[in-house]
Amino acid sequence: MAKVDRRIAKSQIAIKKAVTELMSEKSFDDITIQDIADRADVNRGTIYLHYTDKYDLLDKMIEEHIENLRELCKSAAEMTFQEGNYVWYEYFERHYLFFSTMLASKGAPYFRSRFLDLVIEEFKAEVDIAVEKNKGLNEEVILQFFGSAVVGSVEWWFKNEMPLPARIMAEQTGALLDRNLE
Amino acid sequence: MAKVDRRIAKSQIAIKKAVTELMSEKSFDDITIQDIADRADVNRGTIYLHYTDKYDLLDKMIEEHIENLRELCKSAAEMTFQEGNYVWYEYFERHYLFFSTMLASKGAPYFRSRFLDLVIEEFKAEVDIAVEKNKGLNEEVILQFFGSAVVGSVEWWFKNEMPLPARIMAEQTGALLDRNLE
DNA sequence: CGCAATTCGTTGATTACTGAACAAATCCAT
DNA sequence: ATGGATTTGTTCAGTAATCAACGAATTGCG
Repeated sequence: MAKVDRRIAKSQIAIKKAVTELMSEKSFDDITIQDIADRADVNRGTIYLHYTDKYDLLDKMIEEHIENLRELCKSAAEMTFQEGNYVWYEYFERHYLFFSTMLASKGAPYFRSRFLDLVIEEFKAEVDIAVEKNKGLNEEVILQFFGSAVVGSVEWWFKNEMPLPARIMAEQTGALLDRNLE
Repeated sequence: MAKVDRRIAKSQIAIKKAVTELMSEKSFDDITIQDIADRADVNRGTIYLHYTDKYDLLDKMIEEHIENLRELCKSAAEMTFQEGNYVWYEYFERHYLFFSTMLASKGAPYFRSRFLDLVIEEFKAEVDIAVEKNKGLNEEVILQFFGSAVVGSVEWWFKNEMPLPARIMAEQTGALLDRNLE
C-alpha cells in the first residue's frame, strides 16, 4: 500500500488514542471535538481534515479494528480454533482500552453488533465444512448461537477486567468451538 | 514566554526522547542522525531544523535540564536542604533514563562537570550565610567538598539503580548539608 | 592503501498542520 | 420560549515537516 505521510499517521494515531481515553472517562455524547483536540495535542481543525465529525471518527476507529481482526483471520486460516482464537485474544489484549470501553460503555452499542457480524461472517466457511456434525440443524441458528457465544465470552472477559490470561481464554473457548464446528 | 508552535514542541520532544533512549542502548559516538530520526519517527531533515549536529543536540538537552534544576532551586529558595533536595530528587526520578545514562555512560562525561558547576553555583549563597559554622575554612574548598559530595551521591544512586527511595536520599543528604551549611 | 558504502548536511518543491477568525448551530439556565 | 454561552464546521494565510535528491565527507572492509 502507498505509504502515508508520517504527519498524517501521527495525527490520526494521536486523535484515535485521545478518543479511546476519553471514552473510558465519560460518555461519548459528552465528548466534544475540542476535548479530543486538547487530549491529542492537535489543532481542532486537524480533526476535520481527516473526519467529518466525531461519529465518523468513531466509525472509522471501529471499522479499522474490525478490518484488522478480519486480516488476522486470514493469516490464521489454517489454524484450529484454539490457535486462531489466541491470535484474536492477543489483539484484544494489545488494545485493551479500546475493546473494554467499547464493550462496556453504553456510548457505543453499535460496536457490539458490528463485532458479532464479523464473527458470524468468519464462521460461515467453517460451518459449511462441519456439516456432518450438525446435520438437522439450521445454519443460521448455528451461526447465531456460536457467534453470540464468542462475543459474550469476550464481553465477560473485559467487564471482569480479564480475570483469566488471554492464552487460557483462547484455549477454552477454542476447545468449545473445535468440538462443535471443526 | 511566547508559546511555541505545537509542531515544534512535539518534534523536539520526540527527538530528545529518542536520543535519551538510544544513549541507554549504545555509545553516543555510535548514534547516527538517521538513528535518531528513525527512533523519533521524524524526517532526518527535521533534526537539522532545530540542531546543527548531534553534539549541539546533546548540549541543548543538557543545558535544558541544568536550567530546569536551576529553576527548581529558585522555587525552593526558602526551604531547608532536606526539602529542597527532595524537589531535585523528584526531578531526577521523573527523568530517570536521562540522568542514569548521563551519569553512567562514558559517552557524556561532560554532563558530570556541568552538573557539578551548577551545584556549586547554587551553594554559594548558602555558604556565605554559614560563615560562623565554617570559620577558618577556605570557601572554595567548602564548595568543592560539598558539591562533589552531592554529585557523587546522585551518581551512586543511579549507578545502583536507585536502591533507596528519593525521599530517603533527599532526607539523608539534606541532613548532612543542613548540618554543615545551614 | 583504495574503493564501496554509509552518513552527513543542504536544497527545493510539496503537503499537513497551525492558530485565529467567522457565522451558524446547539445547549442550558432562567 | 429567550438570550447568553458554548460548540460546531469552515476559511485563510503562514509555518513546520515531509520526501527525494544531491555532492561532500567519513567510515570500514578487502
